[in-house]
Amino acid sequence: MHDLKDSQFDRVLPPCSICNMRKDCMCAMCNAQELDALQSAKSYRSVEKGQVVAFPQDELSYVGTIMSGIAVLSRLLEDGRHQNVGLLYPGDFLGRPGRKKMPFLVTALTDVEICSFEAEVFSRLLEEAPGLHARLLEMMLDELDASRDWLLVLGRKTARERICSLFLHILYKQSRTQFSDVLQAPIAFQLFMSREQMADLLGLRLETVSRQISQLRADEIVHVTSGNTVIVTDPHGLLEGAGNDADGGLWA
Amino acid sequence: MHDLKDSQFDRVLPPCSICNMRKDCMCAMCNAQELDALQSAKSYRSVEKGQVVAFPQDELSYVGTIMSGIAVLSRLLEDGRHQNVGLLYPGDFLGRPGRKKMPFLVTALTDVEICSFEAEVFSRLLEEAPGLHARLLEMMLDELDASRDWLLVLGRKTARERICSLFLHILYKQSRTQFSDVLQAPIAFQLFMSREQMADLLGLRLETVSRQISQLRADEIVHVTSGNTVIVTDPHGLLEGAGNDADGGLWA
DNA sequence: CGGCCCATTGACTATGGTCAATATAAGTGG
DNA sequence: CCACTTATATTGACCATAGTCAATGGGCCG
Repeated sequence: MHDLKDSQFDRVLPPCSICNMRKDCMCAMCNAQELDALQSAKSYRSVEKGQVVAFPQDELSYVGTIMSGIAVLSRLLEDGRHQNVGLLYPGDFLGRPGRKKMPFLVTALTDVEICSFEAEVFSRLLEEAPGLHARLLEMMLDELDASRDWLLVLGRKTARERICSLFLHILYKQSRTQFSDVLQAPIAFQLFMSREQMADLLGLRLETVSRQISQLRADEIVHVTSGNTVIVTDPHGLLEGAGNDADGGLWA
Repeated sequence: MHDLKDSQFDRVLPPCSICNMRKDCMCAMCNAQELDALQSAKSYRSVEKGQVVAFPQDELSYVGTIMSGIAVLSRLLEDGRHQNVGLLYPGDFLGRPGRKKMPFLVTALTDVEICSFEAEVFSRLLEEAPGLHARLLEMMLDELDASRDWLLVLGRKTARERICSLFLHILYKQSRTQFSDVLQAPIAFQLFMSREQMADLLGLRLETVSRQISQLRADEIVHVTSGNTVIVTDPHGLLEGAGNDADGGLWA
């Protein structure tokens, strides 16, 4: 089934059977047969921090799963305004099954590694793999929820609440455990984006982001190191600042 | 296969085979067999204008397709703020396959009729009907796009741009033909929601909505009748006012 | 050490929010 | 069908939050 060349190629890729991303990604519901099909079609791609993964209106020739790193989807307006409309974390799906064009700009916020599939190949795989299909629906429903939670943040929250919500979101993504754990003790996270990226995500300007973070610092809710590490010294204050009950407004 | 009682019951429901909603809804990709299964499980429900379809955190016992009317999904904040996060038009799917709780408040903006299925029954149908599954994924991807387009509106557009964007969105939804048609001549649409609902949708306050509409009226871009019909007298001005190229920012 | 990028801070402005009064439309019951 | 009531929309005056423009500061890399 595989000739020698293919085998060599396969050798550089971790087999799906031992992939530690599997429980979180589109392959989570695949059976052995489906995994085999995916395995033989996959290839890895790397994108460096700051580089563009896909330009808006481009045909993205592949789809895939983020294996490591974080990317951001942005929607652009002609006059230069732009709005980040989603973050891609490890396990998240990149691409639009059944669609050609990406209406977004996709940028790597950190170095990103992608387990990728040629678009047409993937379309065929999708038809033949109900487990893949089911899991993808599940994931897209989660994305939809996340996106709608974000709408609440952009439509109704103050600048301070938006920053707090973002910090909580990052904490939540980072520690997939019970979220209430965050309340317990000082906890830190790496802020993997610039003030400008935060502003584009939160519908603010970078100066406002900076001011609000300074304010959170003055209120002794967080401490920000050089290197952009945020230490949450007052988790409860952060929750209060986000303006919603516990896990209510966290874009899952 | 059907006993007399079933037949009588069926008689009050239009059979799926002649359903004129089919091409737009989750059944669009179903084969005859799948349609049969759906047909025998469906029932119709009505919700009056202004009534709540589902409360947040409630378990919605059914899912379904909007047959007529328009509903709105809202996300609430404890202190009373709320943000509309989506509109359900005829053909749209109501409910969350595989999920129990609705995190939203769902309200009927007009009288609404729903072709519904018991939640557990639908889950089973979904597993056995690949056509249904595939179409649902497609629809959820569209919803995701729409939601993300909305993020751009809330995050980066001015009050005037938001109103214009909403009007264009309604026009687009109303005339599913080529959108560029809208540019050609004066065209009208029914504004099926209050200033407050618009405000909650656009992340504004109702006074701001009112003021911006007055301004559009003063600029002779629209004319609003009593009865809330909007006549677009200057379609090009409306497009300009929305702040994006033609169909760029319309939540499909 | 110097230059560059990014973050911070300040002073001022503008957009939209708030509170309140008025006007218009939509129901309701005689 | 018309008075009366209630809900919704409009407009005004004032205010607050975040945006704008600009200067300064700090970290990082050559």
